[in-house]
Amino acid sequence: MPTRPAGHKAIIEAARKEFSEQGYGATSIRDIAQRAGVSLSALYYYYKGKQELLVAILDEGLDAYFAACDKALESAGDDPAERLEAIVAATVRFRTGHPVKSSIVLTEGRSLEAEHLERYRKNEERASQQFRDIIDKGVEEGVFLTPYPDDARRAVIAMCNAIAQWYRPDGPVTEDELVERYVSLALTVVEYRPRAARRSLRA
Amino acid sequence: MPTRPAGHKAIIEAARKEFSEQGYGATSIRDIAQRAGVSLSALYYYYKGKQELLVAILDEGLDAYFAACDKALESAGDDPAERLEAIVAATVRFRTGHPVKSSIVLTEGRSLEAEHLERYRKNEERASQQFRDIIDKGVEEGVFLTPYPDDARRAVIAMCNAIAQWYRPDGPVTEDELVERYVSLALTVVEYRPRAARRSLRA
Amino acid sequence: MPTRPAGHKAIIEAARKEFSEQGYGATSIRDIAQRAGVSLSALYYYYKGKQELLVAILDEGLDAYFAACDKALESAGDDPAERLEAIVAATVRFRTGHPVKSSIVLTEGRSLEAEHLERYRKNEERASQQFRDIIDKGVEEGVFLTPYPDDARRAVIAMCNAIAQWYRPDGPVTEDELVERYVSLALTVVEYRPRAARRSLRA
Amino acid sequence: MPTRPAGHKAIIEAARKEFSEQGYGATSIRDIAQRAGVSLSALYYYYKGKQELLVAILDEGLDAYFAACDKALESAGDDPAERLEAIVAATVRFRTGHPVKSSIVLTEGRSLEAEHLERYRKNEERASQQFRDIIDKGVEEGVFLTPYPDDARRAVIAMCNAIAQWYRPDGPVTEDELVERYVSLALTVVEYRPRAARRSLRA
DNA sequence: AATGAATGAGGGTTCATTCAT
DNA sequence: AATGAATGAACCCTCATTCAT
Repeated sequence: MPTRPAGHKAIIEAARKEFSEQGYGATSIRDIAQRAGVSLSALYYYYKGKQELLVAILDEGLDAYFAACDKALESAGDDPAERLEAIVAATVRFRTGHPVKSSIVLTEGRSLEAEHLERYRKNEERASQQFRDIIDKGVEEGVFLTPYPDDARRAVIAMCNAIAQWYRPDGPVTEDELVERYVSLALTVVEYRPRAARRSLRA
Repeated sequence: MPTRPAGHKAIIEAARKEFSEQGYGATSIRDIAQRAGVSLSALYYYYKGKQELLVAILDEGLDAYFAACDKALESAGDDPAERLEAIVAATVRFRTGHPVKSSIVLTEGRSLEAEHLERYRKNEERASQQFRDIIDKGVEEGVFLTPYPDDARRAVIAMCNAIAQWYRPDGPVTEDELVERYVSLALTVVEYRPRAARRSLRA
Repeated sequence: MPTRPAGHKAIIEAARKEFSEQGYGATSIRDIAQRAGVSLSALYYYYKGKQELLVAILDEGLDAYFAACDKALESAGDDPAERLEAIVAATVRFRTGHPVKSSIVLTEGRSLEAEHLERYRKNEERASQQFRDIIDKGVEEGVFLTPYPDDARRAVIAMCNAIAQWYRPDGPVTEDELVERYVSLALTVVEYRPRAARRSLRA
Repeated sequence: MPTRPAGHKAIIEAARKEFSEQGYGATSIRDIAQRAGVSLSALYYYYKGKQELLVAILDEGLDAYFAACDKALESAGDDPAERLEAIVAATVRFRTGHPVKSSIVLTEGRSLEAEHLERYRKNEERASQQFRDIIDKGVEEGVFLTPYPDDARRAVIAMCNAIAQWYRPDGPVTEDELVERYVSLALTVVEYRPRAARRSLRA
């Protein structure tokens, strides 16, 4: 149930691409209108201004990512390893599948004016928090042996996020293969040791 | 022994901070002049324009990082683990010690105009290459067990680079401690197994 | 039936006067906007820039002159003397009636950037060519006795063009009188001898 | 006995070329310094500014032309035809031999600021006056039959001046030939009829 | 619902010029 | 005699935005 009239999609899409390619500061609102194939006035008819476009794009970008994470975590059980796998997989798929959304969300937060900044940073924080919850629980339960949970978390997030910068769909690695690798890397980073394995080691 | 007359340092320094805080596109050359405490004309007396400032800053940023890496690798031996430790330590220390230089080098390459872009991207690539050489050698020698050397490399680089975004010198972790953790993380990511350890396992 | 919205005329008119009085290089686009009574932005809304204004003015100036010549030559017959009279009269009237247009067309061609220069010079050449055709035909037919048709042509053009520099409508000579004099001068320069006269001389 | 130190010549020469090629308004003082191969400061050491350069160049240009005319008229007798021949020849030679000086003198008077303008225009007038004196005397003596001495004078001057715009030393016509043609054209324009010829006609 | 016209502020850059040395 | 450094004003132009229609 979109609250906005038609024409919106094209404008947002164009703005996203421009912001992503040139950065918010270097993008002119005329570039966006032209790319969207609408008049400058039409753009202002739909949106209050450049900043509102950015807010809309950033919010939507975060929401989409959270939705993807939520969905993945829903089907996962309680097991920290399973949950970490789920969120890493969701993140990797989001980075490869939505590189433009990803790059904006990851770089243009700083272009927000004071009015929107705080709320956005707090919302953004939820992403980090999800990883934190999972990893901390794994450490608590003794399945993640990393001695530095905070740094492990940052490392996992950073490596997943970086995908948006280099991944090309026509590259040598399939998306599924990439997911598998990053899940494996993430488990390595947190030094995952399944209970069964540990028991067997003890034996 | 400055090759340029006085005033230069202040200008570059101011430009670095502005570019880092607002991004190249959103930074006005007047902002830079004001922050440097020089007149607009003085800035143009020393630099041909905004783009030349960016080029100078990016080049210097890369050079400084390469110098740090080179120095660290010189004192390291041939052992891939030792070399990986050295370059990760150098990178972490560069990110914590030069967060402004780091953030510009890591984000403003895209603001280069075509004229400078290619050369810069090629130069930038050398950083990646150094990691690649070390990790590939470790894999070859059988001390890095990671099945995905390329992704491990990207992960290590990404996690080190991300430090520039969140590290604060007055935070809870000392620089030395951080270096230790990231070296450890990096070795984990490449799945380092020292020969001695492996031999003992086989026994 | 103006193809451009209102405001255009005033801008072009103002630009013409400024270019004519100060020269293109010395004219600031603010001078033009102010003289036209529009804002600087309005000017840029209608024209892409200073150079485009010049191009528009030069093109229009040449076109207007050619139109005047064409009209004059249409009503003239085939006789070279009659045609020379027609084009000289048209030129004189254009120089006295449109001194501003004339002075720009005669002096600011050099201010065109490479992109427009060649086309303009070629177009400009048509004026010279019209005189050449007429004079050469007169020489061929034996009614113009000048031994130097090229120099005679240049002389006629130069003397007509110069009118733009000194003629003042409130001067001692009426436009019609001036036309008569320059037509007479031109015929003198080409050493016009009507066939009838020559026959009688021969007799 | 030059009153100015060395280095002057190069600066003036450079300024002349730049003014001639781009016009005073479009020429930057840096262009001049660069072309002269001197520093910007050196230029200001010798000249008070851009306007002073123009004044010097215009004055020198007029003086040189007047000197050439004077020299030519000295060797001429009292006969108006002979004197017209002399001044036309001198003018043609000046236009072909000094195209840069000529073009500046002929076009950049308007770039003078009020302070210098009046004096210059008055000085410039002397050129016109010389032609006027000669032609009027010829008319008075009955050897120039033109009914429009003023227009004849303007025509002669205009056609001579125009040479600076199109003459190229490597063109098809030698300078001497050109002089001959323009002298002949000038005599035609004033409708010169030698007394002898008239007497013979009467006979 | 949609737009062409217009604007003031500010963009990067170049200007002619001055001054301490 | 000569210059490197520095400046304030002005340059052309683009910006995000508004408003009458």
